[in-house]
Amino acid sequence: MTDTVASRRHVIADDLRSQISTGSFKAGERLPSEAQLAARYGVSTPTLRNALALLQAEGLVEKIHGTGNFVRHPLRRITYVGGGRTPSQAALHVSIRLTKLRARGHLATLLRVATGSPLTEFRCLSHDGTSPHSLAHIYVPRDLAPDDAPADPPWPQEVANLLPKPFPPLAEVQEKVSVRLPTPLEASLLRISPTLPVLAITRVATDTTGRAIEAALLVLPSDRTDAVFTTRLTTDERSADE
Amino acid sequence: MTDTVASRRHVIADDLRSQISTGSFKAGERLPSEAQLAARYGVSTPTLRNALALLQAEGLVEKIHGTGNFVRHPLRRITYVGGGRTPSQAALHVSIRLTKLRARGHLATLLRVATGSPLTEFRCLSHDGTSPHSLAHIYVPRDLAPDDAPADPPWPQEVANLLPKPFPPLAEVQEKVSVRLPTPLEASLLRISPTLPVLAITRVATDTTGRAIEAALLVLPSDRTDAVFTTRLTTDERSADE
DNA sequence: CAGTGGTCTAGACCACGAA
DNA sequence: TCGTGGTCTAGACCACTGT
Repeated sequence: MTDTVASRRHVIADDLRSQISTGSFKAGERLPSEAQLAARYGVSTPTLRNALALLQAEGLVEKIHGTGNFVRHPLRRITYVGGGRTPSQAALHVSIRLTKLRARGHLATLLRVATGSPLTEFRCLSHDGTSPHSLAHIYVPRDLAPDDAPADPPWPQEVANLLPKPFPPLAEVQEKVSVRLPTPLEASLLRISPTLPVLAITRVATDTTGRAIEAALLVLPSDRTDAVFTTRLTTDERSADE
Repeated sequence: MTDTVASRRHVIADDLRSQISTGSFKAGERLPSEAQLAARYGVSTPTLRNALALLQAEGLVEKIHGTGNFVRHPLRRITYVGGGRTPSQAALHVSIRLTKLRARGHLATLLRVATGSPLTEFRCLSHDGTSPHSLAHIYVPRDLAPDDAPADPPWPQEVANLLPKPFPPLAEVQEKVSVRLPTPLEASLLRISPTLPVLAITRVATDTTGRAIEAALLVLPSDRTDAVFTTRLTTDERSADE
């Protein structure tokens, strides 16, 4: 009752999908060329490409121009843990670029500082093995950030907590999650299709004095990412329920 | 340096996009038929349809089979507030369907109850004006849920807190956020394109005794939804940093 | 019924990647 | 260079919606 006559591209996509899941096509392997597949299924190339586009949207297939269509490795999902703490993804290689700039517009609003305030930007690109897995732009008020470029090797993605040691401790982390298409730059850095949406997380960390310590703009591929947030309600909040 | 020669569909999409934003095409209006647009831009119909597909992916245009392409109303974004409390979207009409069932598989795991335990399911479809805006399946252990069907009119989407009045208070809410394509059922209930991804939030609420009170599977259209999570760190957690 | 979008074809030509 | 995917065409036919 649900589907009547599935269109050809769906039939083909279903067939390819099952061949992938049964192992006829293995992870990392190249599929036959689109022309060959079109001939095999007796359809025109646009139709076959439509079928592949379905699989691509599901994250099962990766197209590489001039080279072929590849079965993607079963996606190792990354769990982003909210609340500031917990890198949780220990085994990620992170490359960092440090830039000094001044607060403007949206950024100044997020950090609640005056326009023109000095900031330090960390652009962090984390890799899981060979493939990139997340992109983060982290902004910290200049006086809280170390002046020297940080050591490159093992840096947790959650930076802010480590920086301000003798400062007032972290009190609150607010994270806004939304979904959008990646910018062309983001798509190329993360090596994802520009049509695959990303999880965009805007994170603002505040210390006990109410000062914003960090603003982070995180971009995570939506097909490989879960985000988990745990809220523990205090006794005060609970009694306020009545 | 970024884009060399944008493909025709992008040029067309850009043109239509600007015509929409400048008001040449107004919200809710029907666009000229695809054949007319194709003639106007001097391209074939598949090319023009590709351009429209771009706008559709951005949520700017809605296609209705046999009727036309329509400019979507500027999307009123819904903010989902994590942490259990705060309906926050007061002015939503919610229709609820109540079902009794028994825990199985994943659901039993989430609620940490034995397979076969009696549960009550609330299927909540919330509307914002005419258009549906969220779908929720909420599962509550049968002994915590009222036996009679709840009054239909104003029901906050966050149900669990209201149900168990004399029970141990809520202590912790854990929410897992992921992005996926909607099932055909979800797409039709939410009246969104099956190609537009949804935010899927799995929420488990636990009371002070550690018992799981509620498991909720929420589905929200990704182009109209932000989710905000605020984590307040307790003194204990802060001192554990050192 | 007429008009709309949905699917598909059989080819052409372009752009990219590897040898 | 050659094989790959990327874009586009001009038209056919089907499926849905409203009159």
